[in-house]
This record gives sequence, C-alpha cells and structure tokens, in this order.
Amino acid sequence: MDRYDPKTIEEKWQKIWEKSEAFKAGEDESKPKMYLAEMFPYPSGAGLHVGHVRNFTIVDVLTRFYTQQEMNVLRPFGYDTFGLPAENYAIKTGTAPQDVTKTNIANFRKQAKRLGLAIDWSREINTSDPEYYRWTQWCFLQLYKKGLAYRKESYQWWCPVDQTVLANEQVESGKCWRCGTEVEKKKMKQWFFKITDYADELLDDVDALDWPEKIKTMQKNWIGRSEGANVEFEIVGRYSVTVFTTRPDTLFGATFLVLAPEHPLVKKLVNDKTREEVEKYCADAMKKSEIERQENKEKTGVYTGSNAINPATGEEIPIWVSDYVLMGYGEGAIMAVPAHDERDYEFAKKFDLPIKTVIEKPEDSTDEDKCYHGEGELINSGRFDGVRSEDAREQIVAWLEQQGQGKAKVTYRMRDWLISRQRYWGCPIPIAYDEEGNEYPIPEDQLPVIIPEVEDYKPDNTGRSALAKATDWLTFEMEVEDPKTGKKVKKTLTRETDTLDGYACSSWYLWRYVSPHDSDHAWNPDAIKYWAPTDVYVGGDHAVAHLLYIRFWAKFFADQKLLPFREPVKTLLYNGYINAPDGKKMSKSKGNVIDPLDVIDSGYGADTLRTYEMFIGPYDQDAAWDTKAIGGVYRFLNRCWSLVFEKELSKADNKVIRNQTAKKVTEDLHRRSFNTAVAALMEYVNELYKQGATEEDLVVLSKLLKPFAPHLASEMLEKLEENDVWPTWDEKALKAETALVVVQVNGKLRAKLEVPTDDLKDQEKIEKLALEDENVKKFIKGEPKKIIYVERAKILNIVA
RNA sequence: GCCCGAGUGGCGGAAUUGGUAUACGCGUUCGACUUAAAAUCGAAUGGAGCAAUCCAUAUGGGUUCAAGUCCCAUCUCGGGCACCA
Repeated sequence: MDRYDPKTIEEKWQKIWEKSEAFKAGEDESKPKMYLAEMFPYPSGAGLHVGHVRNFTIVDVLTRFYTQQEMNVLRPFGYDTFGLPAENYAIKTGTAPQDVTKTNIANFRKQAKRLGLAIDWSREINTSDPEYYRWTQWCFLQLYKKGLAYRKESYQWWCPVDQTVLANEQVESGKCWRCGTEVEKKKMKQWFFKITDYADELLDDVDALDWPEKIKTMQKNWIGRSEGANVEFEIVGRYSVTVFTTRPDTLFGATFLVLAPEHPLVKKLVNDKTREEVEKYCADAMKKSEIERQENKEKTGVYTGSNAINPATGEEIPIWVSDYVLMGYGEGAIMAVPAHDERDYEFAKKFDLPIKTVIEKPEDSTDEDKCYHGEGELINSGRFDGVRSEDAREQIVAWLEQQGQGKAKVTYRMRDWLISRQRYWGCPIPIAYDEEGNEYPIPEDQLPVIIPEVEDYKPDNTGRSALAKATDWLTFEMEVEDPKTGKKVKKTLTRETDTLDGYACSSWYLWRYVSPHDSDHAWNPDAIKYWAPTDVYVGGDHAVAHLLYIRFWAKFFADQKLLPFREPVKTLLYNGYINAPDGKKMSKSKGNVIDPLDVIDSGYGADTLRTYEMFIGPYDQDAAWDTKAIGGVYRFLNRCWSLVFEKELSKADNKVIRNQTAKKVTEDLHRRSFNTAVAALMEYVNELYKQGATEEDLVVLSKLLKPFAPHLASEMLEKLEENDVWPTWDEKALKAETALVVVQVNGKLRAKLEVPTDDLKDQEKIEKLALEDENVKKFIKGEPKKIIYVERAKILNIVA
C-alpha cells in the first residue's frame, strides 16, 4: 500500500464487521449497559442525506466510545416506513407501497453500511412489517381496554389535498405539515388517544429530564396548564352556561359573556329577532380557515338576544357570540372582564359594552395599558373589597363552591391525540362494527389485521381510506358478545377503514429493539428490564409530537406494569441541521443538495465524511456544508495514516501531550463536544509530526481516533498489533516539568515566567521572580498594593 | 405582542469553575520540493505601529485584583408560542 486509500480500507473492514457480526449487543448482563439510538429514519427514495449522516455518526461515535470502554452496548437500527411519500408514489406509479418500501429499505441499508456504522443488524425493524404492526395493534388494544382509545365526533383538521384528518401536532401555522395546504375544519367521528389523562405527569416530569431546555420548554408550552375555575352563569329564565377563567378574582367585573360560534347553546339562546344574524355569523366563522381567523384580529361578534346573571353581583349581563373565543379550549365560553383583559376591552369598546374596574392599579405600577391585568386590591367587589387579588382568587372560588355555582378547575391547551387517518398506507385500527355501529375490538390472538392489497390506492372525499375498496377484507364474520343480551353470537362485521397515525407506530419502537424477534410479546419483560430505558437518544426533529407521545406511552404501559420505568429516554441529544454551502436548507428544487455517497465515492471515503461532520461545529447547532473544509479533515486522516505506515518510529517522549490528549478526548466525548475532540486529535497529530512518535503514541492515537474514523483506526491498530480498548491516562504525567505562569499588572499581561512545576505551590518564589522581571518593573511604581496568585490558573496579578 | 437562545478574525468555530481572547480547521501570503502544476512539507496570518505599546469578543454602563464569561439598559439575528380567557 502506497498511500492512504480509503476505498480499499473501508471495503476490507466493512466485510470483516459484516462477517463477524461485530456489533451484536453483548449478552453478559453482569456488565454495565448502554442503550443508544437515533430517531429511526423514514427510508425515502432519495437515499441518505448528509443530515442522516450527522445524526447516525453522533450515535456511532458514542456507541464505539462506550464499546471500547468495554460496556455492554445496544445500538439497533430500523425504519419508519408507513406514511404519505410511499403512498403518493404508489398512487402515481401504481407500484404497491409494500414494494416501494422494500426497495427503499434495501437502499438505505446498503448506504448505512457504507458509513461503517456499528449497528447490531440482527435487530433491524420495520414498522410496516406485519410482525411489527401486529404489536402496534396490540398496543392500541391495551389503550382501548383502559378507555384511553376512544371515538368521538367533533370538528377536526382536514387536509383537502391529502384527504385525511391531522393531529394538532401536525398542523403548522394553519397548514398541513406534509403538503403545506391550508387545513379545513370538518366534523367527523374519529379515534383518539386520551393523552390528556397524563397531562399533569407529562408536565411535572419534564423538569427532571436530561433533555435540551428548548425541547422541554416547547413541551411545557404545548401542554399549557392553566389553573382557574369553572363558573356557572344562570341564563335568565332557562339553563346555565359554564365558563372557564383563570381570574375568578375579577368576577365582579364580568360585564358580559362570550360564546364560541361552535358552542351548542348558541342555537337555544337566539330569539326571532336575532336568529338570522347569529346564524349567519356562526356559519361565516366556521367557513373561515384558521389562517383567516388568525390574520383578522379585529374583533367581530353579535348579541344572542339572551342574558345571564353574574353570580357575584346578581346583575343581568348580555351574552354575545364571537370567534375570538375558541370552542376547543376550556368550555368554549368566557366571562368578559373588559377592565382587566385586553381582548375583552377591545370587544367592549367596539360594541359599547360596560367596563367595570374591580382591581385597583397600584400607584407604583408602570403598566400603561388601557386595561390593567396585574395584581392589586379588589374594589367594587362587595365583601371582597380590599382583598389582594392573589388571595381573592381562592376566596371567590370557595364562595362559588358553597353556592354550587363554580369550582376550581385546571385546563390544558393540549387536546387528545387524534390518531385516525383516512389513508391506505398505515397500520389498520383493529376494530370492527356491527350494523348498529357497536364497536368490537379484534381479539389479540387474531392479530395482525393485515393490510389488504388493492388496485387503487387513491383516497377520496368519502372520508374513508382506500382500505374500503378491499371488499373481501372489509366484511367478515366473528363470534362476539351481543351488547344487549351479553350472549355469544356470530355476527357479520365491517372493519374500521381508518389507519393509525404513523406516530403511533414509532411510539414504542425503542422497546421492540430489545427483543425484536419475540413472537409472544411486544417487548420481552426480561430484556426490557436490562436494556431500557434508552440512555441516549439522538435526533433533530419531532420536539413535541413524537417526543411527547413516547413519554405518554411509557407512562401508560408503566401503569399496566408492562414497563419498569416512566420516562423512556434519559438523555436526549437534539442535533442541528446541515445546510447547503449557501446557508440555505438543502432541497432538490434549489439544486443545492450534497449527496453523502458522492462525497465518499469522490475519494474522501466514509471516515473523512464522518469525521468532518463531527468537526463541523457543535452538534446541536445548524451548520453550513463547506466543500473546502472537508479537505482539511482528509489531510488530517492522511497524516494519521502516514504516521503509522510511512514514518519511522522515534524515541521522542510525548508522554505529556499523549496523556493530555487521552484525557481531553475522553472528557469531550462525555460532554458531547465532538468538534473539540477532533481538534484535540489534530493538535496531537501535529505535535507527533514535529516531535516524532513512539509506538505507544500511535496506539493511543489509533484508539482515540476509532470512534470517528473506525476503518482507518482499525487498519492502524492491525498494523500496530493492538486491541482497541479505550486508553486511560496518568494524572501525574499530565504535567510537564516546567509550567508557564502569566504575570499581570493591573490585569494586563506583562510577563510570562517559565518555572519548574514543583514551584507552582511556592507563591513567594513566584512573586519574587515576577517583581524581578524587567518588563514588570516598568509598570510598577513603588510598593505593589496587592498581589493575587491563583495556582490553579497559573496566574499572578500585581495591583500597582 | 409574549417567552427562550445567540452575537468572538476574511469564514466555520475554541476558551469546561470569572484567570494568557482568537485553540483546531478553512482561506490568504511566503518558502521548500518540481521543467511545471497538483499533492506534500515548513513558516506567517485580529487591527494600528519601526518598536515599546495601544486598541479589539454587537453597543453603552456597572461589579471585580481580573469580564467573551456575572449584573443593568439598548440594538441585531435565530427559534418557539400567539385571541388559550
């Protein structure tokens, strides 16, 4: 071999690893375990992109680092294969999604192997494999049994292009997350998971997670817990209406009520005079898209014709309808306190409604808004006058509870998780119906409900997926318990044609990895006990959706005693994107995509690509691809190769930098500072180039390099006849014989003293040396006022 | 509008506990090798100045022996939320 040849080296080692199944998770359960995973990819037709490489390499560097430290490491891999791209491709070309998926997986697997990833390939999973989705259906049934999977009719987000409903988490600024079309509201009967049952725990447990603050904040905002009260307002002569408020202390200032246009009571509150106008207003409001509603912040509304009674004052107040009140939050109705709420204030001004101040603005308040929404003393509030608003909240709620006109209430912004999709390429929901519409879960021993083959995958606006076209599959006979008589009867049933949101399939895959071939369990109880939860999970997407759902399922299955933990991911690393050289997002249409396979094949090889992507910057920040900078990394690997294969060994003693480098790289990997770890290796190599290297220097280099450039490092270790066990360092060897002490006068650098390391303890000696220094003398007139010496920082500051 | 995060050379970035600002890499310049180029190797590289030195971490203040790091205000950029009562 004449020079560093990545192609030959990489092919050689990839074959060796494949043959020896080098990365199978260890089975010796006496060793400490480490379970790492990336967010499994959706295998698109385009193959791997540089973002995947960054994501996978982070996991790989840590996998190899912990493996070299002789831990038991589990690093599996899989594919998230249900979803729209495969189905849309099938609609266009007529190829079955099953076949498209197979081809794409084969391509992804091949490409991932060319990166030299330390994957336990015996654990590969694929969410559209019937052996996998059988257990997704089983998970659904567990939730169903406990009442946490249920059907209800309500207004839902509907994407008119993809012809399916969407979860709240999949609507981004009023648009479909997949195709960008403005979503519409459609009233439909749909399946939900009752994630709101876990709202409190999901919120309370966030703080303790070793996750990025950004993600934690987003989850907290998403859950959006508000404490307040539900208050009953009697409607003159008839029913009552319930409103939610976070400010029960302002009850005396409630001068009107506002209902959302969708509120069911609106119909009953109108009279012959107001009916026409109210009905028109509500119809218009519901026709508007969410974007239109958000853009137009000018308040609109109409009077219903009915009045309510303020339970605090006994006064009659009008009931209005307005689209600034949202049906989906709280009770879909509010008590308006225009003196202390900006939105209510605007509304009152526009429609000339009374404004009554009930909280006195403190004199020192700098709040200049027209309505004061801070705290203060109550006024115009009967016997609560003079009470601080903070205290009045509790007192007024207590008083309402006594009267039976209200109670303390916690409301969440988060809604239940809508899981129905009117699409073909998803996991069928294991439910069937009789002619009366009664639900029957498919028994667990009859799973999986297999996706039937159809001719035409196209959805239509019937609200049913293409599964409805598989008539042989759609209806079947099953022995069931009759809901009225309780007797076993044979019935002809019709299957549910909705499929599950893909996020359901990915909500439990981290547990399938521990026993991917277990045909009796979704996850094997012993294996899950040893491996789970996941120690390090790496991804750059799904801050609220996926990462909230896996937490929800973990808590649910923990309650069923099926999981021994309540949080599925200990440490989350949220990696940044890799953008095009121009700083913009890479996209096919802009033609600025860097293909990682091209980079490898151009001669750089996978090791250079991996090391470059780790060196490009902090892993959690976005970075722009730099076509030139990758050459620097290639040069670095060439120098590593050259040190082992070309250069003569030297007798030079590089003990200090060798030990320092081992320590630095180890510590940097522990704190996930991959870019500085590579920089430390570069410094070390530069030093070895200058000083010459001993065999031990090279062994340490190869071992430290292996997580980043595993093929090259393996080649180097083979030549050196060494194993890859992670090097330790000698604390005593970290210090050179002499050390540099920086001398400052009044905080400015004036001299550098080279002193024997042993003298660092001796402040007097160092002071003496410093004061004798010619340059230091120039800046000191007379006696120094004060001298500060910090041994740890090796700095001496003279205050003159 | 509200809530976070960030602003350091020509560029990507480093500085982990308040302690030598600019590690490492790119780019640029010079030199060696070469008929030449590429590759490689070596050296220099924040600004001003012959130099001593002075000035520089978005801007303006403050705390401290010492501030990129802590505090206050302002500006700019990025992200999240956004009529959530």
